[in-house]
This record gives sequence, structure tokens and C-alpha cells, in this order.
Amino acid sequence: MNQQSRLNKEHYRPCVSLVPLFNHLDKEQMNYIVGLAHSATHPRGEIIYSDGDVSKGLYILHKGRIKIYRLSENGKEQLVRILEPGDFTGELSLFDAKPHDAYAETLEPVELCVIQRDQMQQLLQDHPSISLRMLAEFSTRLADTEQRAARIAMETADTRIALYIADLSEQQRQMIVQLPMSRKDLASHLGTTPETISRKLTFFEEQGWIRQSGSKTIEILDLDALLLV
Amino acid sequence: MNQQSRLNKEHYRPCVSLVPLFNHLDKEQMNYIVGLAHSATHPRGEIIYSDGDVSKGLYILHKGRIKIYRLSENGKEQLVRILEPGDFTGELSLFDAKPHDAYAETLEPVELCVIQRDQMQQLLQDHPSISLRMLAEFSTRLADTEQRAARIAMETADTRIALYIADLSEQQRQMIVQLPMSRKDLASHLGTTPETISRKLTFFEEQGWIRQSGSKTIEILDLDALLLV
DNA sequence: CGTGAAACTTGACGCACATCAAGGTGAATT
DNA sequence: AATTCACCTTGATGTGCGTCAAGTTTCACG
Repeated sequence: MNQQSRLNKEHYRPCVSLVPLFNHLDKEQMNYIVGLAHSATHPRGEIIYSDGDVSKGLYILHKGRIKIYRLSENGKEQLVRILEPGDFTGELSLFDAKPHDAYAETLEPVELCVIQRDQMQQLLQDHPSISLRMLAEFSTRLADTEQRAARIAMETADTRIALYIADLSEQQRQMIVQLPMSRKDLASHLGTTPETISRKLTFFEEQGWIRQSGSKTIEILDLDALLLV
Repeated sequence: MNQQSRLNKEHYRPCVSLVPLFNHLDKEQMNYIVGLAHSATHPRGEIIYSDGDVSKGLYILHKGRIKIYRLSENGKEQLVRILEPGDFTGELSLFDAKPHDAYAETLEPVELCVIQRDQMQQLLQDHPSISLRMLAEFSTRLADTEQRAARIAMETADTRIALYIADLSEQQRQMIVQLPMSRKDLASHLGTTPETISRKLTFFEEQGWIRQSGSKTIEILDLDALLLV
């Protein structure tokens, strides 16, 4: 193997070797999958797929961030989730042959791989361990989405925002949390408006429960009070 | 094989032979799974598992209906979904070893099977086709839940109710639809209150878009008008 | 490093819908 | 068939938060 082809291969490898879906496989299996994957890069602000598009396969994110969102009847945006490196998307069309039901848009310059539907299905057939990883991922994603739906339906805006910050804090294991998105996106994720987010955060700060520095950093001063609304 | 044991086996069989998760397997494979499954019956109104319970395994519903719901911080109920015969539940704990995050309560007398966690995981390892079925089920369930969250977040109560009826009509392929649950449950599913459901349905009827007969039957007279809110 | 467009904040206003209440209807259980 | 309890409906009232608007800050990009 000459220098050129090795470099070439290295270019594709991280998509396979780094992501949880594949990183437990042995070297040979990974090499095979590397051969299936098509690599691509996208600049910030680009739409990878749209509602109604037919699926190109499974997208596996290796670098950068992607937001997945839906548009409601009246044209409002609802942010479903944000993909971090190692996450994948496009799964609905993998099994149903249905077109996408959401939009995927890059938040930053992105590197990703695509594995085509047929080949991915074959992989799942041949490697039960991949299926199990995917099932595990789906089940937590499902639980998260159900919880989000329940909160939007049953909790007030204060509570949703407070719970979101608390979840972030637990996830990042810090009392100083970084919001991973803009007010607008956060609002659409939590089923409210940017104005309300602003107001509630100001209110939390006035109560001495948090301290804001910059629009994305929040220091939690009194978690218990926060969780009591 | 004597009469007794054959009857005994028949008792367990439908859980395996009827449900989509298994009904594509051959006779021998099914027999094996039948051997793993523990059968159980429950009267109406019984709680099968609660939020916080550790998992007994995968529950496969064979007869009757079960509602899955969550309780919010302030004690309000959110209906997540209703299981029909052939559906399964308890999947979160299958992969995460996490306790349940919701409640399962029978709406009618119920017959179901339980397959224990370890054995189910082995099945998924040994039979990729089962994994694929489960992945397909998860992906549609995920899409449904995301859509529900988006609607609760972005649409008005009228629209949510109208869309729900329209979905039911498409699903049941009829212009006369049967609501599968009480106002209370429907309200919690759609993120509103029984009073609002009552009022909106009355309004729809006054507009001549629907006709109600009994509290569970709705005839759609003007679907287009309904979908314009 | 400068600049223009987003993003963010704060205020005023209105309304959709939750809440509380009370009466009517239906269905499950005996 | 009677009784009871849950479900459903309709009305009156209050309010959380969405909307519109205007000013300020931030930051992406040339």
C-alpha cells in the first residue's frame, strides 16, 4: 500500500472508527465498512436533506454539528435535535423507504459519511452488534423525545427552561453550562419563543438562581430553587 | 406429545406467531421462542409496570389494550401511546438497563407475554431479522413522537385536534372514525384539556365540518375545511 | 479590524386556553 | 333494573405567554 492510498483511506476512516455504531468492530470489519462509506463535507448553513427528499442512506456525522428540524403547517420551525460527531441520521427512510420528514442543516462546517440504504441493511443483517447499538440509540432517543413531548404538553415555560438547564448541567457535569444553540433554536426546541426565553432567564437571574455571562453561558447558583420553578 | 402439553403450548403460541416482531420466522424458531415466553393475563385497570420499576423484559401484547403514560413533575398525566395486539413495550430497559420511565396500565382485560432481558438480547443477536423489525418499529414510533411533539409545540389546539381526527380517518380508511380513548386521555395525548376537546368538537360540528354520534364516533363531513383549522 | 445583519432584550398588549364550577349523561357493577 | 361513579358538556373567569415593536448587542465575514 503506497502513501497515497493510505492517506486516502485515512480520510474515510474516522467515520467508521470513531462512531459508537461501529467502533466496537475489529479491524477487518471496519475496513470493509470504510469501503462502503462515501465521504462528504459541507459548509456552514447548508441543507443536507429536506422534508420530502428520498433517502440517500444513513448519514454518519464525523465532524461539526447538524440541526434536525421540522416545519409545521403554518411554517414554524421546530428543532428536533442537534447531531454531534458520532451521531447519525436519516434512519427513518432506512427501514420504511419513506421520504424524510424533517430538514437537516449544518450549524458549522461538517464532515460526514453516507452509507447507502441497501448496504446499510446488509450490514445490519450481517452484524447483529451494529443492530443492537442502533436499537440502544433509538430507545434512548425515543425516551428523550417522549419526555420532551410530555414536558411541552404539561409544564409551563418556566419549568421547561429550568428543566432543560438542569439536564444540561447534569449532562455536562458542571454548574456552569454552555447552551448549545441560539435563543431561537432553543425556543423552538422547548415549544416557546425567544422573547420568553430571554424574560425567564432574566427572571431566574433576578431571583439569584443563575448568573448569565454572554448569551450562551449560564452559571447555576441554586439548582434546587430552579427546579421548584 | 399429549393433549395437555399441546394445549399448554397453544396457550403461549399466539404471542409469538401473531406479532409482527416474530411472525416471519419459521416453525422451529417460533417453537424455541414460545419456550422462552412467559404468559400472563391482567384484568382491566391494572398497572403492569410503573415509572421507576426495574424491567422484567419485553412485554408483547397479544390481546386487549394497554395505555402507556407519563406523570409530569406536577402530577399531570401525559398519554404516550396505546398498545394494540401485536405491539410491544418495555424496550428502553432492554438496552439501557434503566428503570421504566412511564406507566403501563391495561384499558381492557389483557393477555401478554414477557421475554426476559437476557433472552431477548440473545434472540436479537441470533436473529438479525428480529432486530430489523424492531428497528423499523422504533423508527416509525420515533417519527410519530417527534411529529406529536412538534404539533403540541407549534399548532393551536384546534389544529391539533383536527389533524388528529384526519390522521385517524386516514389510518382507519373511513370518513366515520372511532376515537380510541376517552376525552381525558385524548386531551393528555394532545396536550390540552377535556373541556377544550369538547368545545372544539362542538365548534367543528356547528361549522358543519363533522357530526358527532355518541362521545366516541365522529363523521367527517368536510375534511378540507377541517384541515384549514 | 470594521461593518452590517442577526441575535438578543425589554416593553405593551391581547387572546387562546386552562381553571373552576355545576349540571347532565352514560356505562359498569351489583 | 337500579345505583353509583366516571365521563362529558357548557359557562364564567383569569392569566401565561405569544405577538408586535423598537432599541441594543454580538458576531460572522469581508
